[in-house]
Amino acid sequence: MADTQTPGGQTLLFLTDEQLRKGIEAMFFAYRGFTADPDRILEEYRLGRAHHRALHFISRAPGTTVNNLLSILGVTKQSLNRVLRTLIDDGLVESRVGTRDKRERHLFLTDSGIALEQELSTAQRERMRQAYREAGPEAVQGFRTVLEAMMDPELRQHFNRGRDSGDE
Amino acid sequence: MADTQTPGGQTLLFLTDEQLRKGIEAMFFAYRGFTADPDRILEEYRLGRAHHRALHFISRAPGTTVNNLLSILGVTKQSLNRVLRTLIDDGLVESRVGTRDKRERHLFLTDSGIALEQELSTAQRERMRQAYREAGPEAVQGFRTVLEAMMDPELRQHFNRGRDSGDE
DNA sequence: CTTGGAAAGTCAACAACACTGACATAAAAC
DNA sequence: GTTTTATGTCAGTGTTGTTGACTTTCCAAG
Repeated sequence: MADTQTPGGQTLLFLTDEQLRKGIEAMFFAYRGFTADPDRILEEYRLGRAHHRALHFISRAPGTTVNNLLSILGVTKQSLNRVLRTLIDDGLVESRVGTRDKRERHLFLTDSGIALEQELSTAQRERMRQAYREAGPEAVQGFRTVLEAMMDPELRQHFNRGRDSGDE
Repeated sequence: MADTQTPGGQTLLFLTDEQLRKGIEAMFFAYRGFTADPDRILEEYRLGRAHHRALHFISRAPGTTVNNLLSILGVTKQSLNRVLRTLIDDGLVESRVGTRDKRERHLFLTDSGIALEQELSTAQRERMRQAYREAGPEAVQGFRTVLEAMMDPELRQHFNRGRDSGDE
């Protein structure tokens, strides 16, 4: 990777369009691999990727409100509602009316919801673990750093809110 | 990052579910950022992400056949056909009957196709460049390594076929 | 205490883009 | 000359996004 030090000590990167394009394609192909395993499982349950995302974030923050989920997922409430409706009808998610504010719905996974989320999550984690193993520890650190730098600032907040239990 | 050396010299990584889940979320949020800029541009042209992907790979390999594009993009011919027809009708892509094999159609960008692809590509490259700059050279290397390890083997072939002009 | 606006969620209709299945045409391969 | 391959098309379906219109609930200003 071409880089030099300026007199001031700052590292400059000279990136050709070709190198950047390669990174773009890597994102494209990798994302396909990233979603492939869960997609296969979801098919059996007649659910889609949107359901997976909802399950994931509800699992991570049980009791979260619809509104909070909306801002994380970045879709319209109508779109999310259809997804939640399916999950609730399928008995995977439970929606409890808020006690403090009755307009809010707090979302929880049911036992079967937890089971499915685990199944999906495990498949995806195994892919990730495999990739991490193959690439090595320094690569993993770089991977995470670049991904974070690629996020919109608002999404980065969401990302950093669900705090890491400190491995770095 | 926790890692140790085995007596044999192999590096082992001990990855918690939490660390892996964090990587999963990073992919999710980063991919959103990754597509955000092109999506905005595409909206003005009333095109979608599928059109962008087609433009990208035609630009990358001018004269490519429909079949080749199909295997890269991993969609059905019916799906790709709808996209290509729009692009051809909009005068962005030209389809030429093959000379050696007249069953094949070779795909090329028109001048306006090249212009749009450039516009999209530039926006996406700028995001990537920004992220690379922010993360630094070692991070970029790791980023690419992990992404490649995450791909399905078949897709990895496609990725490596469009060869890099040697920066590593 | 009432009223009016904001917030949360729901219902209906529509669009983009993926899918399957069936079929047509032309050219190449055997 | 039959089969296979490459491409295109038509019809139908599903997921996931969109907007617009609506109800219920909450809260705060009068």
